[in-house]
Amino acid sequence: MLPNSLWPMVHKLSTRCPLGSAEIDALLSLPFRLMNARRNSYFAREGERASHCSVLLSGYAMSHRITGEGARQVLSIHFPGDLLDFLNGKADYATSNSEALSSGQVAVIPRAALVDLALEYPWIAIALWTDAGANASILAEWLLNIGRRDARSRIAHLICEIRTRHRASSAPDGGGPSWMLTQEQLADATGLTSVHVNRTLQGLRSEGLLSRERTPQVLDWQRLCEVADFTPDYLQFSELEKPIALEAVH
Amino acid sequence: MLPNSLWPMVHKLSTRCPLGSAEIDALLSLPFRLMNARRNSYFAREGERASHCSVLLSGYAMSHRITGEGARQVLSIHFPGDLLDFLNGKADYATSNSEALSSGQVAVIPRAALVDLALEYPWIAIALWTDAGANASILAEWLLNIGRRDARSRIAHLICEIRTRHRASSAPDGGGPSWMLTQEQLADATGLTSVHVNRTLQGLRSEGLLSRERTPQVLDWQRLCEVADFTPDYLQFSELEKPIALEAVH
DNA sequence: CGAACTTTTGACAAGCATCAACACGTGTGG
DNA sequence: CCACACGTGTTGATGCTTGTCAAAAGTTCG
Repeated sequence: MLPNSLWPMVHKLSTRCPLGSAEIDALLSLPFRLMNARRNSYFAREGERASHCSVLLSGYAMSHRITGEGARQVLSIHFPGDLLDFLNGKADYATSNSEALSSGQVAVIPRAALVDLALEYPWIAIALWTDAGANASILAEWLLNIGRRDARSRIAHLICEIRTRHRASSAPDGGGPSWMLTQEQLADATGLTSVHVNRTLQGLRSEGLLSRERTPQVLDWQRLCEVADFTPDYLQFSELEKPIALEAVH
Repeated sequence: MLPNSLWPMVHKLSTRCPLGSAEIDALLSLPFRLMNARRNSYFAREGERASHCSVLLSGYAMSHRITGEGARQVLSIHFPGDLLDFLNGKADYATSNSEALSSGQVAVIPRAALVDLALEYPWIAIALWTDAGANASILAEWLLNIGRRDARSRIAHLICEIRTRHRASSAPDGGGPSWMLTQEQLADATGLTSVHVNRTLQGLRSEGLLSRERTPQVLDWQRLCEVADFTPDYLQFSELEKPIALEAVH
């Protein structure tokens, strides 16, 4: 198990650009330290020294930042295979917090080792660059979502994104359940309050879009997508992943 | 003039990671086509085929996206030296619009040429990766700003960011004036309406933070930063640029 | 079986949006 | 050189969306 732990990262990066077996072997032999995380434990804190890169191997995570007044904004949700520190650039200090949403595992890789690898295998560097662009594209969609859509659409949009990414994830259902956010986290991800999220969610349920369970199922995917103004292009899936994401089956 | 047109990009990338003269020469000899742009002209439109990378050489630009309901969200402001397509990842189609905020020039570079260069000079690839991370970090701060700060702080924050980036820009004052947004654009960048931006701006003026001119001057930088909850770390300036950004002189 | 989360509900307040009109400045063409 | 049109900034009246505060009900887990 240990030798192949990094496979989710390889899978992820090879959706960003095609990698040869040399690159894959090199990635898999990267030095790393395994960390088990419980829900709510932190992988990194804003301002902390960041000499490593973390790769999420299983479970879910999020990154967030806090304003001077103490309000929290969730910046991204992470699935298995994701690099957790894509916001840091070359900064020596983490610019956001990253926290586990469920129990799971991360591989902690020395940043220098990854840079060395990128220098030796330029395609890996390109893949990392491309991956950073894809992540930025998701951030941009979140910005559009929060800046210009109302509560109902915002929440529906996030639900659509999470469901789509969950289905396309390297570990279909192996990563965990498809509903991993509390209403408060949903609120912090959409720029709303948890009270308003609760009421809006009830609205979506009574429209028949979501089930009434505690962790709702999507009952009407197509209408939910319409409400959400959701088009998965910004997720920049490769051709292989796309059909899974686009099919309208519930 | 032609041979050195790409200098602003070189300047930018070498703040991302130190480049040797071989890399710099390679970058400067990249093939490109010069384009003059007038205010409000588009460099790229969402969904359009994107086989090139554009570098902003002078003037200002922004990128934005539109919801299905027609609402516009500004995603980023660009200064000379910025790569304009950082959101695209490997996608063949542009995921956002980019539009000139003032008259200016861009260099249009075939994407393939840039990738080839990155393959040949791995440090360039690293610089591009790092640059993408820094851009994502700015997007993340915008998300925090729009998601979790009120109108007054949001607007103040954007003003602080623009002023700081303007001062650190490769062409100090050569790029243009330090106030390049209409109130409507400011609104689309902060997730507000132009009416509310107008009123909030008047509030900031009557507090003595901004001058009453049509394109206001910052009168009290320090208090503006406090109101804005502004800390420039997320801009990920290199050490060279930092002092300019941090000094509290008006 | 109790403690700590999480979800739900209600009453109320506030921030921001909406709509519509008007003022101002700037550039353009007659 | 004046007139006009267009983009931008300003103002007012009004109302809806969302936030705030507080408490209760439900859930999970040790």
